[in-house]
Amino acid sequence: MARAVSETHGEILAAAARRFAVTGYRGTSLQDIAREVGCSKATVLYHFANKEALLAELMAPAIAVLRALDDQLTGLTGAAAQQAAAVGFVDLAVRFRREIALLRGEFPELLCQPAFAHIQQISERLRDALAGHSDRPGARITALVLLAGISEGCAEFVDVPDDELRPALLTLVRRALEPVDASLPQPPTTEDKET
Amino acid sequence: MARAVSETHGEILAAAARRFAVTGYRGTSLQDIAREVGCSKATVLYHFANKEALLAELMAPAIAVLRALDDQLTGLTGAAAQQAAAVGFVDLAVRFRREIALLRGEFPELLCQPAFAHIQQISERLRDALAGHSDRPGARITALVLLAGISEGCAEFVDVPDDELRPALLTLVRRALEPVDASLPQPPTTEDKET
DNA sequence: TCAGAGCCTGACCGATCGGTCAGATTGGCG
DNA sequence: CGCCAATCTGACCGATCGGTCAGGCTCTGA
Repeated sequence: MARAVSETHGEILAAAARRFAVTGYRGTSLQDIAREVGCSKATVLYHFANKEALLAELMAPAIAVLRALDDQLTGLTGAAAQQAAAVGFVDLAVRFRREIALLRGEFPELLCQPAFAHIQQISERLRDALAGHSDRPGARITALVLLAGISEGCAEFVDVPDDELRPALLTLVRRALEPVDASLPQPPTTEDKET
Repeated sequence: MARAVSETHGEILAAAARRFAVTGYRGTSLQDIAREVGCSKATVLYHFANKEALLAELMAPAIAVLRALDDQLTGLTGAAAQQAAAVGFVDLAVRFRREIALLRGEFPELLCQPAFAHIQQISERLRDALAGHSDRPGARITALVLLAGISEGCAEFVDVPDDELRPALLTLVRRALEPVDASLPQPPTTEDKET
């Protein structure tokens, strides 16, 4: 009955992604995942140290891109930071919306766990950049609503095709953001050209 | 030791609100609430039929206003619906941001519970109105991001004063929404006069 | 042939959850 | 006084959770 390790490992990962997407991380038990795979709960814990490690492996690609975006943002200020944050985050959300979706509303609690502690800081820097590093309350509120709204909305965007979702989100973000500096307006409607 | 019923009842309610705001609904046990009040878990369940009833009583005022907004929206179409939905929802979010905040990211799961089933439908109608009843994907995505973002952001708006939060949200929503009908643009920058 | 590594499992663990229940305590009232 | 209803509690319940463990199975290679 013993399958190749990579096979079962991958099956568990896929099953976990499916269940998390439906019932969330906390709402999905190891038993649920095992049932979906057709193995025992002990097998799940043979392939993954614990439940958190399972989530971490699922989120790893998205987190890597998030860190890259964070690096790319350091040093940028004002409108340049705002632009880069907007484009980068929309790209991230579109590419990894399935991964983001399976966290549903559990960001606040998950970010408190040690394994994801640094994500908290990254997301705060991202919000700051999206606000153009302005300390005006309106700018900070706008940035927060956009980040939270896009993150939470991902669950419902799963079936929207990329080339429809990306321009829609980019347009929304660009329109919502006030230019941080009137002498540096948004680049002239280049709707979609970036990495 | 027995206090007047209204007294303990209110203390439990207040303690629950405090705990829910910190650790969320699911992350707060009846034991936690009892500890905060200084009574036994059985006492909590003497005053409230179950945990869900506690939450329902906490959310009742907000839900009543939400239903009123829903009623007010029926019959309106296009830009009129969009305007009314925007102003109404921003008002709701500002007034009841503490109540909304204590749900954190648990909307999706709570809305599945029978006691809150109708909220699901109301929020869908609200989203539809905010999109100006348009079926353009962009409009629907924008409406969803705004609703989700403001709902989820409430937890962080708790300390922002009303007269700072409301205009900021109104400006954001008005700027983000595309006018559903070019011949009916947004009313000329009357930033803040409504019920 | 056989030892061992890799894979898998049922049984079990302690903790915690929401919820129940019989009974102790108390305060008001006839 | 005695009665009763309201209030409150400790002990307990069944269910579920994440996680552990000893051992069984199968395949491989010396």
